[in-house]
Amino acid sequence: MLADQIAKMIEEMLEASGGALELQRNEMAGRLGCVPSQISYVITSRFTPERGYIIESRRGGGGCIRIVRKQMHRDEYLMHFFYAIGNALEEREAMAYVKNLQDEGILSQKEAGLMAAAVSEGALGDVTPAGRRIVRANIFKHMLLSLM
Amino acid sequence: MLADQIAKMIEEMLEASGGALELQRNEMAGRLGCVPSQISYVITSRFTPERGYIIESRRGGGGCIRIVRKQMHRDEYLMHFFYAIGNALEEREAMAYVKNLQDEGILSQKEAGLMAAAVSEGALGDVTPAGRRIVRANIFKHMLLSLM
DNA sequence: CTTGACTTTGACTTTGTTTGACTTTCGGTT
DNA sequence: AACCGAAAGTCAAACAAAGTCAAAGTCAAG
Repeated sequence: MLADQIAKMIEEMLEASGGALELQRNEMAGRLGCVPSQISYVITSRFTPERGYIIESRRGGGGCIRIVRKQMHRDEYLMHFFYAIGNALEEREAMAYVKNLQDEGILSQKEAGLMAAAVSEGALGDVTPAGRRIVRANIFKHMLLSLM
Repeated sequence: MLADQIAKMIEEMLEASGGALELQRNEMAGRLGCVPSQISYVITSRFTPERGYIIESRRGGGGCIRIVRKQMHRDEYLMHFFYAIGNALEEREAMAYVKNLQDEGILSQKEAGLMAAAVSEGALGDVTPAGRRIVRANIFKHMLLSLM
């Protein structure tokens, strides 16, 4: 399957380059004889942050896509929280998680402060009370991912 | 890419001169073999006040462009951003702010990652597009406050 | 044989870059 | 003062990526 070939190729390139690479979508699509958005598809479906990849990109002339593989170590701990959260989160629970991560030495005081601020009731005041817990969970999970 | 080369060159000159320099647009364009307005483009797109640069210029014979990197101090800097944000914020503006704070040494890479994650489109996916920019501004400002 | 998840494709959008024609401003000369 | 030439500024068109999205295709499981 096309997508698998592309994924394999990207993995090989990552291997060869020690975990970080830049590619040009159009150029790569040209070499493979496929449509450029196919490259996008593979990247968004397989090289996700959940699987330990960071993606950045730049449009416009000379643009490119950057893929970095992160190596896992104490990330299992974060994963644990990640799955524990589900898709809704109360402020109280969030603060408990933050404190936990701080106690565990995973967050500095400053970092803990940032996380707490981002999901505080105050910060989410403009979201409807109904949506608030959902949005909070989402933000929190994204922040956790950024730590991995 | 041309624009990147020029930006890099300007940064090196800034470094060498300790944060302030004067250049001649035509002369520089000549050395690089590009059209003069390309220099203008680079300056207006990358050496913006948002990113902490002050630009002045003089036209006419012997004219020049002056670029100064201003270093503000921590809280002043944070305050500056705080007021600059207003009550709505696009993702890419937010990312620019974060990068700026990181470049300025106010945020570590990890902290920058946290802030970026909290206000990413992904994290706010459940907020209506209309409200998203508002909520993002609010979260961002709360995080800034937590840093002061 | 239907369903649903995953793939493939291509049209359209957004963002970023390069170029050149034209305008404005400055300093010196007449 | 009026003029002239040498800067820098402005702006829009052309170009070069990457992103998005939905329609259509495929395929295995039930």
